[in-house]
Amino acid sequence: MLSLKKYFTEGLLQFTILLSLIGVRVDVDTYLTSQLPPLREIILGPSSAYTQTQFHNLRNTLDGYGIHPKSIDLDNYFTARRLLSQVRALDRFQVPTTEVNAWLVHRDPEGSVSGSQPSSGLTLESSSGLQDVTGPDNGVRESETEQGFSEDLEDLGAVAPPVSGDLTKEDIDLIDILWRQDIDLGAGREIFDYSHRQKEQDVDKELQDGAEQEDTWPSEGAEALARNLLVDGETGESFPAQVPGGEDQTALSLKECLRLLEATCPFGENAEFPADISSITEAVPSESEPPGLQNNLLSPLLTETESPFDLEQQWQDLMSIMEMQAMEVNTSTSEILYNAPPGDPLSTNYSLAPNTPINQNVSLHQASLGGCSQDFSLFSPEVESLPVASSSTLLPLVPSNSTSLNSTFGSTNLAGLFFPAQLNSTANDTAVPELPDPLGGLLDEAMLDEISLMDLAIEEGFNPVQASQLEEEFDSDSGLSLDSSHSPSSLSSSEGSSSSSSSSSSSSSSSSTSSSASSSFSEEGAVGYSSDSETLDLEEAEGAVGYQPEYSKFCRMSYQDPSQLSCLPYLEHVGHNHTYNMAPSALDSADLPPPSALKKGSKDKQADFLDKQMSRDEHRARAMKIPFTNDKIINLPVEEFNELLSKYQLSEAQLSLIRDIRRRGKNKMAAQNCRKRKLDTILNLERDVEDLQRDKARLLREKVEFLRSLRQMKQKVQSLYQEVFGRLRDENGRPYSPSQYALQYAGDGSVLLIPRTLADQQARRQERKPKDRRK
DNA sequence: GGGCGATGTCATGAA
DNA sequence: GATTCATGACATCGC
Repeated sequence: MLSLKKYFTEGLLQFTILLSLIGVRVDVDTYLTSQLPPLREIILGPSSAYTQTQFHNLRNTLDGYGIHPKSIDLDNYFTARRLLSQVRALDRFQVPTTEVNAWLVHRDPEGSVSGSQPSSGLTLESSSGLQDVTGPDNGVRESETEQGFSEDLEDLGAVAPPVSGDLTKEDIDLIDILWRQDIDLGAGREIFDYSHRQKEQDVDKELQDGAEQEDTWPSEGAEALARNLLVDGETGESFPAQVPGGEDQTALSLKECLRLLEATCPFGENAEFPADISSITEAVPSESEPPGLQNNLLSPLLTETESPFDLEQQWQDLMSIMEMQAMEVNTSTSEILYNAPPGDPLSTNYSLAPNTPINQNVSLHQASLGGCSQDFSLFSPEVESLPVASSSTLLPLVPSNSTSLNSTFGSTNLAGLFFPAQLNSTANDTAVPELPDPLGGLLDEAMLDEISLMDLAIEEGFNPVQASQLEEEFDSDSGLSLDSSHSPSSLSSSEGSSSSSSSSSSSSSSSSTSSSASSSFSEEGAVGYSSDSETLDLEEAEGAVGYQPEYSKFCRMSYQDPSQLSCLPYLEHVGHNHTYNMAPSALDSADLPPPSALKKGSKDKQADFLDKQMSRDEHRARAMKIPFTNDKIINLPVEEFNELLSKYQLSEAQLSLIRDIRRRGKNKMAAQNCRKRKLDTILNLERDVEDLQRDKARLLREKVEFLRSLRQMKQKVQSLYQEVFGRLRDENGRPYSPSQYALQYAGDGSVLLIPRTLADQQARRQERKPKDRRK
């Protein structure tokens, strides 16, 4: 593993040198700075906290980035960098590119450049490893490197030979092909554009400064995204993006419902009139119209054979939709709306005059406005004057013996579905020439909303007050605020506040964690862990003890004077002095210095201070004359550790202490990692809970929206039923009484006019069937 | 003086 | 079997 890491490191360096030799601009600093985590992960392993990674090679700490490989802050650093890269990558395509690797793979057999250094060149294995580790996050940076390639690849034939003369023409062609393939795969030209890259770097700087990452989004790609524009990767053209789900789902669903409803309209495209059932309400005759109009009308149902419109099929579709909806929304809502007892004010309110303009749902209305003026021209004189010779034969009129009109009607009973029970119960049995208006009043939208929300409250413990707030929310902008950043915690304001506060706290804690990570990183990078062989040399030259507390212990997470932690806010809470069970002999050296010592020079003061910061193990090591630092004891790989021990003639007590120090030190770091993991797990769970709450609120909003659209569709179907029923005439040309007859959808697709008693019986039978099935 | 959070340490099991 | 890591439990500290 160690050799492999060295292999990677050396290979990368030589690869960089190679690139510089052939004229490719390689910004090593930028690459190392922004890609440090992946590089470190390549070299050191995936992570420090969540995997049992062997972080024992002190020499792999990449001087200058001296964060301790076992530091629990390493993950914060990695996470912060990764998230930053993801944020930066939001405005550009992220297509993993492979041309660099392919290029290397191709070059290797040639033995041109890397082949000349077979021991350190990037082989297929190393390149693949690089590809695996870099991943999409690094695609941008890779692309930057590719940009260097692309600048030269076009004219590699002229440039390459002098520099890398062993590249054959086939190689160059292959490189060119691979590069073009990458462009075709979506590696947009912007990532090859130097000015664009400059912008990205500027953005990176801004982001690294932590200045309003989301608000100040200066990149063009983000603006294009904001405008729902897609930029063609090759042509650079911007075109409107068809964002799936860009419109709110409710509108989409309403359109879908409209489409279904349009399919039920008896005016197909074969007819001359564009079908749009959604405009029923506007074509429905007003109350003043029916008498005169109906006298001139004959039922379209009576003209089955002659009618150019497949009315039965349309009715079948219509009824299938109604049945489907009745099944899907077989909830208390429909029961409340349609089967409420006569005294129920809700049911009395649920009645719609034919001339009631239904503008409750703006999206539905607007989505169905087209061609509405002609939709119901079926009832225009031209259409209604169609021959109706076979009307009587098509109407299987069953002798009316209806006595009970109060029964509930099945779902296939249109009258039962459309006409409130109150109407049915109070309707006069005597035939009324005019179709009584079953929709005695205007449907109160607010009341309906309240019904739905009360239903929600009943079903899911949804507070009606909060639900009304929720309703207002999506009423305000036709659902555009469904996924707004506004906290959907209308479930409970207190809950929402706590949620938001917890969210903010978690985010703040996470941000503070990341900031602490970065600060820790910088701090430790400045004065922190020293692990180089130079240190070893220094220590060995320093004397037998070889202790270097000046820089190795100054910023450790413990054993610090709280007064010295002011520069490290995230360590303010870490100021414990766990020397409580220290051996008295070891403590002697750590005791408070005599007052005279305070008058010594600053050097002595610092030494005293650092002496006090020593852990008990360090004191013990010092007392036992251990010739190397505790850091080495703890962090050296076992091989080097044993080698180090073998260099010295140590007593049994010293060896025992060293092994104890190593064990305790490793366990201490393990405990820190473990606690950090626990904390992260809790925070993640907290975030998950918040996400779930948001999802729940969103689903509830969608449900309310669906119920509303369903309600409107039923209203339209109701109007259609009235229109059709109102135009039915018996042999004498008189309209049928809705209290005595009802339209029923038969199994064979036909629509029958049957007495209500029969319809009631059939409805009861159909109600029993599902119950029997359940049994 | 007790509660509480942070930290170190030990014991134990797993890899 | 040695080593390392993860984790529960406990002790101790400072606030």
